[in-house]
Amino acid sequence: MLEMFPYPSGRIHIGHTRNYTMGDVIARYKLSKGFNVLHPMGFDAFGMPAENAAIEKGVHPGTWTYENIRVMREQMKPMGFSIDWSREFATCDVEYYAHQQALFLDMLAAGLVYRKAAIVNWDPVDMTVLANEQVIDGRGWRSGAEVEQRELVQWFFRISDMAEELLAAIDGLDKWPEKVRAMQRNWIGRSEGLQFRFETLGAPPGHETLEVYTTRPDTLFGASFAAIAADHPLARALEDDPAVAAFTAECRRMGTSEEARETAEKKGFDTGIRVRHPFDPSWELPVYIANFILMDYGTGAIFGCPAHDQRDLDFARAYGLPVVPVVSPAGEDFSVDAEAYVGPGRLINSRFLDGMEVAQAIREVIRRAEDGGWGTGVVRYRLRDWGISRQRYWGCPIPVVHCPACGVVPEKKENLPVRLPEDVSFDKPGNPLDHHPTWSRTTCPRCGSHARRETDTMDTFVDSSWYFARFTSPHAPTPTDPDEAAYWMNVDQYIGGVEHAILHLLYSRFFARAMHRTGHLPETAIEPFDALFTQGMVVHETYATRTPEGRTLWHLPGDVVRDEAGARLAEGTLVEIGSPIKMSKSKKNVVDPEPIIARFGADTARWFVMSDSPPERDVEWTAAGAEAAHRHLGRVWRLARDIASETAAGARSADDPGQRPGEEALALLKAAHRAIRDVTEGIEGFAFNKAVAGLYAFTNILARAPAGPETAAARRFAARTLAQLMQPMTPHLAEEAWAMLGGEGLCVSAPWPEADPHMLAEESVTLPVQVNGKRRAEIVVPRGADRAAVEAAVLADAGVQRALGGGSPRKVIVVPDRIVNLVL
RNA sequence: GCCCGAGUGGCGGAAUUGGUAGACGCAGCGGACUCAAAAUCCGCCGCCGCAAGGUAUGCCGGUUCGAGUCCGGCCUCGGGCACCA
Repeated sequence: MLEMFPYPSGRIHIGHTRNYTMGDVIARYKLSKGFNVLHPMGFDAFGMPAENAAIEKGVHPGTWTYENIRVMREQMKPMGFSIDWSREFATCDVEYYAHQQALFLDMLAAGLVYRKAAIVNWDPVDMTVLANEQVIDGRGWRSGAEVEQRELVQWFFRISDMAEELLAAIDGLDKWPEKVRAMQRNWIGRSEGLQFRFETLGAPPGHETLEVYTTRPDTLFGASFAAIAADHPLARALEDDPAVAAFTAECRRMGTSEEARETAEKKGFDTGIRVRHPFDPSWELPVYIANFILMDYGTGAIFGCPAHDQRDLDFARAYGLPVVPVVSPAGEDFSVDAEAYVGPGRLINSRFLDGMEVAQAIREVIRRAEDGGWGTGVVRYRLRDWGISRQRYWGCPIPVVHCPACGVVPEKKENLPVRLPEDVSFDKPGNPLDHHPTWSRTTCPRCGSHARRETDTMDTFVDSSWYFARFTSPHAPTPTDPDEAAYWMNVDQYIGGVEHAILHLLYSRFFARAMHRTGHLPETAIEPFDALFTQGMVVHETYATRTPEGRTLWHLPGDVVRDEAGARLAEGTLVEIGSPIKMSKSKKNVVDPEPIIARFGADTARWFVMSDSPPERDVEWTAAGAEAAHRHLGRVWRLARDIASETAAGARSADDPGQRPGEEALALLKAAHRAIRDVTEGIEGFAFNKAVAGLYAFTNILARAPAGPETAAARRFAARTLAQLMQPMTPHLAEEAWAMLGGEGLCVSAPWPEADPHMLAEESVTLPVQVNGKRRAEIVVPRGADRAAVEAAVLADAGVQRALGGGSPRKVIVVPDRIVNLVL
């Protein structure tokens, strides 16, 4: 049982409480079912917020992080989670990242890691690399300077080599939500297409051909231009022209994110170069440099068919290029206006392809390209290799050395760990490891001469890509212990937010495979998470004011007075209200669970966050109802106490199984078995809200059951069952009630109750009777009554007769034990 | 922009997956107990209507004896988009 471990941002918020309570409900339920449950906890402790704190408050990232961990651990402990704290670690512990460095070296040796140039967001004022979230409207968040794209040589994991395997294996993840599987499939983005060469006219030497990739070779006769990325070698070759250089520079000022690229206005620069259409040497297309072409995908060059691609259409409209439809839904001529047609159809305006279906035309073009030797059908993936280099201090150092003589040399394993230096300063922009006077000075592990350490640290996604494996043997001298990993892996149930649907979960799947290849995990663990549940997020409005300089100041919900009219700070300043979003420390829209725990206790907090909202759905936080939840738990406690004291005296006779239960006792026993069924199904199906609803209903029935010797045994059984069923959610209350009621040992250790099918069966059933689809009457019939009997009973019913108004039905639809519909 | 979700009373939500829409809870209202209050217990509670009945699951249309559920077209909100974690 594993919940995604938290980033130690400072204090836990109610979203953590909800998430970890869900995990604990499952863990405790599984314990009661007799499983050996491993339920660990740790901290995803490297990352930017610690460095930001260092810059803003002058506190060392390590000090800040470990203090946050201490606070959060102390906040979690009173919640009564069944966590094995002896396995706790933080990813910033040297003991952890030392093993991560060893894994890196093994993967480097296995050819899973390499270096290449890649583009980053560069802040020219702060002289630093920016994360996408630090780029706001194309400017650095601190400096306000226009962000540039810059190329740096960085470290990469070869995840794209496993694209096919990662894609195929998604089919086997049948206990993952379909939406996550769909998102991963789309992310990997397998496509089949044609890669081919255009012959160029007027291009500089070395660029006699232009290689492009397309998934729609069928639309080749609708082509009206070719476009290349600003970083395409051909674009680079043209940069001697100041106009080209100006345009590519402008392209590089865009953010590196896909979103920035896709939402930016489509812009291009006509290079004056032309390419020949492969099927018609007399047909020439202009070559543009365009801001929406990615160098990382395909060949960094495309041909544009505006009629059948929205981006191409936008571009063509902006530059007055022809728009020729070549696929028609009805097979006849049609025109494209503002919206490209991407649906199925037959080819038109396409010479030898006319009349073919899209798929057929694609095959035909590929065949002709291959026959003609100017192109090949290829399979490509959208998935890019995983760049892990970060030019930051607070991360796992990449254990390699740059030697003037030997080049890039892996550090020797016996020299691990490469520790982060303690004495760093954040007063200069850039990576503190670069500024450190001595840290990067070292000797080459191969030749012994003076060398320089790699100052890049690893992406924190690396840390979280194997922590689950480390939990199986957190103190082992190697990254994993084979026996322990074989015993505990895989994670039977993983719980976390949908926001991790792609990156974290895909990287972990890759990493588990990489760990298997390097001998750190058994083959059975290459899919590390058997079942996944993605819980919804706890969201809250944000509250903001602005400083005189225009900077946004965020305010905690606790500091804001909110009513229908709006929100104000205590001293009266009007506050801007932002729509509810995921609780995050940076926006300060966090709610601390501590006041609720202090006032009502951990059980109430647990019970309350499990009530009402379905776990997979986002909830807007409100504390309204916490008090009522607490009153309910008090009611359960009193009920247990009263039943315990009343039946204690006659305990023997009360527990005597030989007595046949009376009618009232039987009704109560049936209710208990229904509750067992409902709660068990609720927990198994991650519908904790329904389990809670079932417990409320059962408690109501138990509280109203008449007292007396006839019902004493049934009430005692019911009360004990209630304690057991509540145990996963409210363990403290459950244990106390269990003890009062004379339960043996711990409630959590008692075997989970099982519903008796005989006690669930009802003899009669109420059938709604509809006339023309509207409900007009109800009849009670024996369960399983046959159609004829039901029909007779229905027609004999006075209410039905009234609704029919003397007429007789044309048709009678009887759904056994469900409904009857009379059609007039 | 692309991909993935979600929308049901005043509120959180339920509905055996095509079969009584609103389980359960919150809030509200009424009552009992109490000198009083709190706590507790009992009852009512989608909307319109005295009632019969009508109407109602984001919007528009469709399939069906029957649609919250299936199909088509929208709207709104949320998540992800590769350096936030």
